[in-house]
Amino acid sequence: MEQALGFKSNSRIAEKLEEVGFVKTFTEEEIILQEDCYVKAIPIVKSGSIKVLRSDEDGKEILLYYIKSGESCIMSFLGGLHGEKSVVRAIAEEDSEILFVPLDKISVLLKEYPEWLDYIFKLYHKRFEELLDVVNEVAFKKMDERLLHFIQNKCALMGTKTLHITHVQIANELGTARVVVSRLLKQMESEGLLELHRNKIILL
Amino acid sequence: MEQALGFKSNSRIAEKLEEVGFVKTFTEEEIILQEDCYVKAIPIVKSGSIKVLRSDEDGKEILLYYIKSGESCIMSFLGGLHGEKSVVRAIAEEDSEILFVPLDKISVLLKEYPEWLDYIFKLYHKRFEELLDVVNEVAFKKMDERLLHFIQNKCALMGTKTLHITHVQIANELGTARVVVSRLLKQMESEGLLELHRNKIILL
DNA sequence: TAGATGTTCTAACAATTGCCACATCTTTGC
DNA sequence: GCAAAGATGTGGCAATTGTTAGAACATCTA
Repeated sequence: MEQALGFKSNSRIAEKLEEVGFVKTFTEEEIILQEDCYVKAIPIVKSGSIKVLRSDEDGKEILLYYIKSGESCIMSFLGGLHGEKSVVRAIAEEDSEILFVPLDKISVLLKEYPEWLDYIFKLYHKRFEELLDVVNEVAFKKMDERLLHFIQNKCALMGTKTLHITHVQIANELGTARVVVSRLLKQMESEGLLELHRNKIILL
Repeated sequence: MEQALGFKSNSRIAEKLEEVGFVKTFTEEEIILQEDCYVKAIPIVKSGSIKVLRSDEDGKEILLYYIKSGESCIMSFLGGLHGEKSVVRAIAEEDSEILFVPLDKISVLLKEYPEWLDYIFKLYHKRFEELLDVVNEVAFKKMDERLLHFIQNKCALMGTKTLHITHVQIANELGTARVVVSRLLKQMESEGLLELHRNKIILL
């Protein structure tokens, strides 16, 4: 668990967090954090993984990044500290256990365990770089490349070559239309990059 | 200066920063931080403003955000702390004075003045939200809207309705081609949104 | 079994954007 | 003043993506 939370040196922080927080479980695709909600507790992923999405006014969405086991949603961290609303949506990518640590406990713990700060800084930086990659992709890459990266990425996250996902779901996370995804997937299949089945894609 | 650096409560930090750092001046369009460079000092803008850009492998660029007077380049902050290379480019938007604080001094100061942490957290969060706005724009908005926002934004930053800028420069910061910018600008002029002159755009 | 729903495939079309070529005009350097 | 370089305006064309519509098929449920 210390490992999982990124506290290699000091497991007391992890214990303390478990003490003051509470654990909730979520099933796949369950919404963890809705947009425009006030954040009252910081989520830390104990097991499973979370996807974080940003959505437009007209309902279009785009995947920003995944939060893996042992990581925290850094957006809610800082947003929460300043009493702001969430500007992103968080959804369980798989069945997951989340440890929620109430905001008021956070600042106390931060003073008590300064080592935690380094962990937070590292995580923040990681998210920043991931966000920059997203900017790069949407700004400069074409949809076929983005689609392939998306599939490879998700496969890597899940540790498998077989994804159980529909074209609609993919389209939503890439912020495009379903037909576009189908069209490009078919093309990629003919190029021998993957295999298409109903609700299933196999990366070759 | 205390105000400018965001230390409303404690001007001693600002003094200390001035003490351990060194000031350099940059002229408009001068490069402050190149991509792939190791960061050895944290830049804090004393006067003027900086633009931060992200570039693609094939030389295309896109504007991420501006760093205004009193703010710091938060990317270099965390990148620097962990000895990483810069993943962005920073260029002086106007003639600017920058205070550079060596990295090794930073962590000492951070322990000495914990109030500084709040300033850094706030700034980090602000950048995060700005980056999310960029994602929104490139992912969901069309070029005409992005172009208009770009001009309005730059006008607001500079506190003027008249921009001295060429179409090529705009195209570079939006990550598109010059003809596209010219075409859309002409269209916007005919709609009465702005006035076009050589090297000059007047927002109406 | 019939109907409802969801998934995928396909075709055709429109809108946006990127790209190339070229004309025109201004500024700069010599 | 003249040539070169830079800035802007235009027209046309191609690639990509978005949109719409319909058909085929699978799955689920009443």
